[in-house]
Amino acid sequence: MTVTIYDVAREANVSMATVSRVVNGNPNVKPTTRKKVLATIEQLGYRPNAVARGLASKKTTTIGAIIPDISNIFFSELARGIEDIATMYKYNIILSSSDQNKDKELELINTMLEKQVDGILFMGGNITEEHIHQFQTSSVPVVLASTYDPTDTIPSVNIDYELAAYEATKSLIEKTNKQPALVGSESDTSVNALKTNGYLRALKESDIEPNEDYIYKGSYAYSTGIDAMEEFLKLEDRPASVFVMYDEIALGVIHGAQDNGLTVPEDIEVFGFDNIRLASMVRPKLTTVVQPTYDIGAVGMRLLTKYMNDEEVEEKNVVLPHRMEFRDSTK
Amino acid sequence: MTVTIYDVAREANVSMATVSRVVNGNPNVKPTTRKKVLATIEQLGYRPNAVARGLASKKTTTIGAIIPDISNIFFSELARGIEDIATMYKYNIILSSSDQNKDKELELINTMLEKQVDGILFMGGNITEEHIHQFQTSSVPVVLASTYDPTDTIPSVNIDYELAAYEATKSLIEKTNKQPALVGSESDTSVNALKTNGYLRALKESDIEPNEDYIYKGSYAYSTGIDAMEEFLKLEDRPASVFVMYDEIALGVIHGAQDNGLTVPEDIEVFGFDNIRLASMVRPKLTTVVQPTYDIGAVGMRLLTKYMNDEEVEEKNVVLPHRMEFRDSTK
DNA sequence: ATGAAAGCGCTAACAA
DNA sequence: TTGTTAGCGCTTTCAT
Repeated sequence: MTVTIYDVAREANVSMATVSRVVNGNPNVKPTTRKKVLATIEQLGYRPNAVARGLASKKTTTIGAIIPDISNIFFSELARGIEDIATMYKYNIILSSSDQNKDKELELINTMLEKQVDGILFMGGNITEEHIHQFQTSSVPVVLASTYDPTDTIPSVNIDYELAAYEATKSLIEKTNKQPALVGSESDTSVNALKTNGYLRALKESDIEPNEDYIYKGSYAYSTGIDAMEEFLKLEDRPASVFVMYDEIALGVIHGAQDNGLTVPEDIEVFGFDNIRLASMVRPKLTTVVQPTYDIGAVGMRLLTKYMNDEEVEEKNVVLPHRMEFRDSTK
Repeated sequence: MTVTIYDVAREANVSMATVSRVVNGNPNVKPTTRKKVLATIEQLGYRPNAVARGLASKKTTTIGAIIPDISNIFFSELARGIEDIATMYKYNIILSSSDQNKDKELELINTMLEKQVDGILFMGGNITEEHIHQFQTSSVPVVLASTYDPTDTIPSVNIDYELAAYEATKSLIEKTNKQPALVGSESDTSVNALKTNGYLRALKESDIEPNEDYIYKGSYAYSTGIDAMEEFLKLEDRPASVFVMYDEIALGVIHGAQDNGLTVPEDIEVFGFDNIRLASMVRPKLTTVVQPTYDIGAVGMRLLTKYMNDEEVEEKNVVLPHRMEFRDSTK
């Protein structure tokens, strides 16, 4: 029923090895026979079976990407960066969302390894020893993207989250000389912890004793911003500014303020993080830490190709630059 | 180096057939031997090779998803719907963005077929005869999601785009008795054409002769909304309302209006389409056509599993319900 | 309940 | 330049 390399060989009066050669662009084929083979391939509608090829060659030209949530605008942007470079290098991607659930992450890694992917790009929450063990015993290279491995064992692409948070907080302190509030997600994931650290370091440097009432941790959702604002407004001395760990939450903070009659940035300043597209789609436009999201994916994928091809890599843990983009949500 | 089924068989003193049986949960294995095999699998750290399995069984438990752009918030939501159901049925997904480029779409289909996916979920722009031909000659089932096939040949999951656009336009006309402007993307893709048709039908029904100045077509981007508004403001008689084919563009329209000193909805009403998450993250909140994005993906994937398992399908072309959500961008 | 053996469709030495 | 021949690791009859 389905046409195999053998059918083509017979029909073209050559051996299957020759057919394989022309399919794989091996130069050691006489132009005449190449033409002949190509013609019968066309005629028979032959389509090489990548699974058989994968079994014989031990290469699938497929990589696995494990991502917290593909419907999250930050990660889908990152995924696009991965994909574009993967396409460039002729790789396909098996994409799976983990919801940052450890068991699911581990299981996904296992599944991808079973499927014989040539490499894995991992984006996740907390990197545990178990993760590192899996990665180290993996038969194929693994690269982390926007995911912090405290031991720096696994190759990775990140920005300096601690520093970025420090700088943002610092800039807020300079203007108000008061403690900016902190809104974000639970610090059980390393990146969140880094941001919190940066925030705390900035406070400490200005001799500000952290007021716990000014720190609100929730989920990654927009609603966390709304909720945080509700809490802050109950305080008799509400914060003059807020540093938010994620833009989407920052939008919630802005709207939470506006919906309660406050004006941003006059009554309260808001500083976000990530620079997702929405940051410029809100009024006032969001001041935020610009993270090269697409590039993190792209560079991560490029790094992975280097490992897969046994190329020399000069920098195992890549740190991409970030910057602050001051827009209208801060004075 | 890598542990194979043969190693396990030897170590457990059984045949590889038996190992295969326990791995695949075949009940015809004595509990004792099953236990023994399981133990040596654990001990040896055996991991079944899905590629070899795929070659032998002609099933890869992998499906291909072709999507216009994974970084687009609408499609990433849709993708999540696909993924959740796929996971439920133990399928992995090879995900690729096509940018609605016909050649890329066709090439992607071919690549996925080479990789022996068990089925394809296709989201795209214009479905041409060439597409249909490819789908029909495909060895595996294909389902379209949020993609209109004028011939209704290929199984699909959609909403009634024409009707939805008609209703939205109608509701705008009722309030102003004037022609609402139309902002959207080029109508070379079928879904866009359907929306345009619905808009035009509503005008016709109210005996409104379409004024071409009130129709602006650009890209899918936010900036299209900004640009459209610039154009409308040059008109001496600017529109009192706008029907926008995509929410993201609608946000651009709102901001384009606001940035020029207009108030929404007082000075101009805006009606969007899709109900992406951002719709509620803007002020005023966007009135829009609610499309069950996630469900389109989920139902599409479910439909695909039915075809892959040769189950009975009662409805080849599924039309999901839509509704209008009136928020604050309309009076 | 278990084993033997023949493929699945291809790549990659090795010969010629 | 071309062909021959082993596998790649597994599933799946068919026996036993």
